[in-house]
Amino acid sequence: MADKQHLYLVDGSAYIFRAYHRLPPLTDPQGTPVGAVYGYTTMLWKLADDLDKADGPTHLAVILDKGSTSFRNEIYDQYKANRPPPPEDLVPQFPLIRDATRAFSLPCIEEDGLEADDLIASYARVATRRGWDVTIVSSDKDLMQLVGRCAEPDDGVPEGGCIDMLDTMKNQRIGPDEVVEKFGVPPELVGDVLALMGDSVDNVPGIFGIGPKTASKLVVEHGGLAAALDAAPEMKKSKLRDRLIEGREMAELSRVLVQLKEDCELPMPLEDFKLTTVPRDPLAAFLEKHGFTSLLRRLDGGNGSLSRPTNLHPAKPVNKGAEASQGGNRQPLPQMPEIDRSTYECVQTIERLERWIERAFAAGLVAIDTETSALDAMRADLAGISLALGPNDACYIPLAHGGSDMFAERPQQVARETALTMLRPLLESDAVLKVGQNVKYDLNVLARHDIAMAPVDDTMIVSFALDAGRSLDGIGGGHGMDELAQRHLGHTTLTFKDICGSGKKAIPFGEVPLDRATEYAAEDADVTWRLYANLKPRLATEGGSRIYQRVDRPLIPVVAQMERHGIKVDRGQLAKLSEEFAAETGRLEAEIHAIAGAAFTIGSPKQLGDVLFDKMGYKGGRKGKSGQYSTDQAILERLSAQGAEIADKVLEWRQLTKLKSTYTDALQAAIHPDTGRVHTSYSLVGAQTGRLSSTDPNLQNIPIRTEIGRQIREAFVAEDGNVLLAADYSQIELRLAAHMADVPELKQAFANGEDIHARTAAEMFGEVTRDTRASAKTINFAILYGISRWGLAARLKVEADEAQAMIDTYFQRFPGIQRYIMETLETVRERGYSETLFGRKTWFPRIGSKNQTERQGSERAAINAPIQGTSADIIKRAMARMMPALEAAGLGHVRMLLQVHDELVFELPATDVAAASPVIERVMAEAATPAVSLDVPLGIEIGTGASWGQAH
DNA sequence: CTCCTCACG
DNA sequence: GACGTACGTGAGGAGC
Repeated sequence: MADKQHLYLVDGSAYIFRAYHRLPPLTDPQGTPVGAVYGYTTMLWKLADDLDKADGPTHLAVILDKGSTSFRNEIYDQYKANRPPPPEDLVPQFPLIRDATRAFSLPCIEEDGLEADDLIASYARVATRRGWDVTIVSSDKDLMQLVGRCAEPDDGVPEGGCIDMLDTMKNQRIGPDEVVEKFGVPPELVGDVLALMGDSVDNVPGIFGIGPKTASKLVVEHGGLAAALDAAPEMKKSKLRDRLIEGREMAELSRVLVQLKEDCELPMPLEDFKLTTVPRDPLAAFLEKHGFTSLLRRLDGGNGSLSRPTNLHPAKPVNKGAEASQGGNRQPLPQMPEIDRSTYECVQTIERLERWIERAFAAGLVAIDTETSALDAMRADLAGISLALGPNDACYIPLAHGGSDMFAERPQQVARETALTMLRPLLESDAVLKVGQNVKYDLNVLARHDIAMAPVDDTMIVSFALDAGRSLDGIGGGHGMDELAQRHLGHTTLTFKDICGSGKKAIPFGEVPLDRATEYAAEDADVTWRLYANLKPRLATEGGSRIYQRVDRPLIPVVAQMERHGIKVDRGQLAKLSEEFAAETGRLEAEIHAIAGAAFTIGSPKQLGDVLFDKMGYKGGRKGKSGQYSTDQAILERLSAQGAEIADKVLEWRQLTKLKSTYTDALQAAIHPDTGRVHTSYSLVGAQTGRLSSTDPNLQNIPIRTEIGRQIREAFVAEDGNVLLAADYSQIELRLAAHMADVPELKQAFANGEDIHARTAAEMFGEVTRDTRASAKTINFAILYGISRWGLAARLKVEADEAQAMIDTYFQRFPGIQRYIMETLETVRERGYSETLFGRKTWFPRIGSKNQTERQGSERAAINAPIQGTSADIIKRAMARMMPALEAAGLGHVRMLLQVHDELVFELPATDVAAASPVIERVMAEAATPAVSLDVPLGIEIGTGASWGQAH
């Protein structure tokens, strides 16, 4: 089998669409967009580079779609009919794909009237019949029909070649097992599943109301599409049965559409696909032309890595000023050897561990990552720790691998408690900086083993301080390790999924064999070390030090501790509410169905819309792209005003089901079995403005606005003998707006402790009534959010003209506000980012967009960000100072539990409220000083009670 | 996996 | 003269 042939068929068209959406928009020296082409080039490179490797290609061709119609359009004229035109900056890249392929001297196949899929299927068939292996480079689900297929016995080959797929973006081989995992059926039945579920992208109709899950279930149960359709009339009466009977024709049509044509004439014989060493010159010319200099260096044997090309520019620079600073994102990398996972050490003895600890002390800086059995730091068990002291100088220390399988031998490793005892002095040493990626997680895991790791630095938060908001269409703007490694190191990390699998097949990290575990874990530490070397110097040169060192970094251990504290919730109280909500919901459901005259799923906006507007004939508009009726609160309230009783009941039903599913049910499930409390996880990089966000569960959106929802807050309680204390900043964003926009009238009003909305009403309307105050309040908020006449008109339920008149009046009375808005936007357009009073940057790459909606959206966000962000900075500073201040007052036992943007929640003995309140108030009120001196006082409101509800 | 809706500041 | 949008989040349910 030495001369085994292996054909790679690259689905080029599909690749560039994916590459376009996954990669940052880059342009070459001529100004042509080349982001997708760059991705495509590196992929071809990698494939061609694998020549001669085991399982690498011996033959390779690129297959492209040609034209927009195929024989399928003759069968079904709507085929691919609703596909939107490709994005503007992708179009010029199509021809470049052919150029790139030619540059590699690779064959490029396309044929009128045929789709790439059909050509691929045909070539694959011919090749397997000759006994060749075939790898289809694509992730297209239609092509998964071919996976696992081998030559037939009567093809006359002794050992038939087989087909698999390779998804280069996920670096994943797709064999029959993966297909079964995805579709629940083997490859030969994938076509049947696709025919049932349809495909909205290709506009294959399928059967309405049947998705992947149902489709797969039907095919498995009946053994195929035809059998499932035949069996429909005998099924018990159900929606599904009706759909199958009604949709029969559509399914049969869809089956034909998804069938790949395997007998196409082959435009070029297989032999011509023979892969040889790629001739240098045409490729060099291509790379040079498009400015792919790092690839060019690599081609000529230099040390250039396959990382981002250094002389490409981000597309559509906001303007000249912004371009320069965006370039800061792409400084030349410090010379580092490429990541080589074979250099990592698995530390299995006390002697080796001692050596690493010794070296870490000597280095003074160590990147660290903990591996655990789960994602939740409060529940996960520690499986191992990895350390890195430099590029390719990393190790993994397994601590709890193996052992769950009684028959497997537990691999050699240092006992967990022994290792942690040895590591503790290092992890707690002031003389050694520990660098992590999302180090709050590691902090909490280690805290549960009584290790208080300090001092720490965090590459994720450094990235946030530098690049918050810097994504384009969500590409490459995140701060996760995989994304940062890709962006800054040009390196694709092993993912957790690669190692542990996903879904039902997933195994805990502690069951991963040590060699694989070491590659993954040590790589994480290595990457963290490199990212730190890469990002940290930028803090100083790009003005991020202040916010990172003074605000965000000190917050890491503080928030970690809040998460560990958690908050007690009264399970019985929640269960009681759940029952009440369920009963009331059931009653409402019956009433709603009675009014509608039929049963339907009230929770389905689609069905509800059809009932209200088609069946019952109420008036209301269709909404935008989905073609669905909107049934949101505003619409239902309007219907209710017209006397539609059903609308009221639906609103009430929605409120109750929401409260039950999201709060009373979910919170009970979130109670930690050991602590009996609920531990949220705060994201320190969650909101681009600098706010925290809260997940699993979200404790920043517990109901308060309605009486019925408020009952849920009553279930958040203090332990016996304790009380909860809630401290709020009052109107902090308006106060900051008054300061930042320099509005004397508003500043004066705050200084005097006036009702700010009443004062606004007086200024604007001359008199203060309930109505004018309410309007003034709406307008005040509209200002903070970036105002538009239509938005204000919708909120106030007046005409746009009238809203505009109010805005004009507002600007006239408070000219500082208009000036602030103009100046903020000017600065953001010029520099590309906004800044808070404490120097936090938020980037707005879309501020110069030609798309009006997009641009105006960015403008509103840019007006709001400095205000919302400054408020976030202030409460973060208060949080960082809180415990030291309380400790100084002998109140170190007071526990800070929650942060809800402008509110902090504490738990303390009832007897300490009098002593603690003034300390808390002072720390919060003075949180801006001395860095910033505000012209307005920061007002704090404090309340206490046995529950969070009562503390308000 | 995306959309819709809705909970919070 | 439009966009039934407000700024910032996260979660659950439905659909396909």
